[in-house]
Amino acid sequence: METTCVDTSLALNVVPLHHMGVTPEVLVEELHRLSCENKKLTETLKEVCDNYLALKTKLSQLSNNNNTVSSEKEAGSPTRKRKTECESCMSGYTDQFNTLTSTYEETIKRVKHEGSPKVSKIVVRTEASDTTSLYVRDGYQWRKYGQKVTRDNPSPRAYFRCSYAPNCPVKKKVQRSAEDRRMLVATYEGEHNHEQVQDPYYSSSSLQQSDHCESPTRVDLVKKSELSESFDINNNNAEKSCMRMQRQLLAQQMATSLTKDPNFTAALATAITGRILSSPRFSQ
DNA sequence: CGTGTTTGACCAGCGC
DNA sequence: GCGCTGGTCAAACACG
Repeated sequence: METTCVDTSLALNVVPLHHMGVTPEVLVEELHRLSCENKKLTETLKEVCDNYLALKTKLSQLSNNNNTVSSEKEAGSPTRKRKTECESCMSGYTDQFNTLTSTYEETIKRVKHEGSPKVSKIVVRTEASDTTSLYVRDGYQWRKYGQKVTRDNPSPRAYFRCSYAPNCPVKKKVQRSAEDRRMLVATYEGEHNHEQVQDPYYSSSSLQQSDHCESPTRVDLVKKSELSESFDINNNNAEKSCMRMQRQLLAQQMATSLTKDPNFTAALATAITGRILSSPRFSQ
């Protein structure tokens, strides 16, 4: 894998901690805990990268052998062995995707368990040509109930309610970033009182996008990161959010690097398709 | 015809 | 009280 350099020097205008009522003792303890967590995540990422590199090498070797086997096939040789190894290779990619996905899902579950903020933000990068749409595919079903032009942003703000459960209190506001109109900023309020349900067009549309989008857009599925300036509003703990964002940046960097490889993209599409077909909504 | 979107009207909170 | 602003409502409309 090529060496990548992640810039973790986040230029944030951080509010002084003593203004937020955070004591140094609490901060040190939290930093220590996050440091340990960072180490574990780094090890996990390294492991995934190493596995990916090994699989990539193996795939390359298989590709080279393919020509040889094709020649043998023309001569009447069996192709069973090559087929099995290819399946094994694809299975490896699928496992890596599952690892990435489960890591993300576990993070979401952990955040919920530890007490998720009532208000959170995500940013989604859209295609360069798309600077008007206000729809964010995030896995939930939403019903739009209003749109408003705000004072500090020329782009209108759209208001959504979760429409899957009639009594679900979650609301979502979506607005283009004033600085970069390609970025959609979604603000979520409240917590869902039901399990996450896949928007039937969620994954499939992402796959369709991958046919004609640049690499950065392809990783939108795992790019549910918070805006750098939108640190945890409830906890007001800027340092904690900075470290979380650094990990997210690292994960994004890795995901972007992986998606540059057409073999990985193909395996990702296979894995996603498998997940869609095995989901309860498609089994019904 | 049912469902979702659009959009002008309305309401509440806030600062002056 | 008045004006500004963000959030919500609901009738009209579009679409499959």
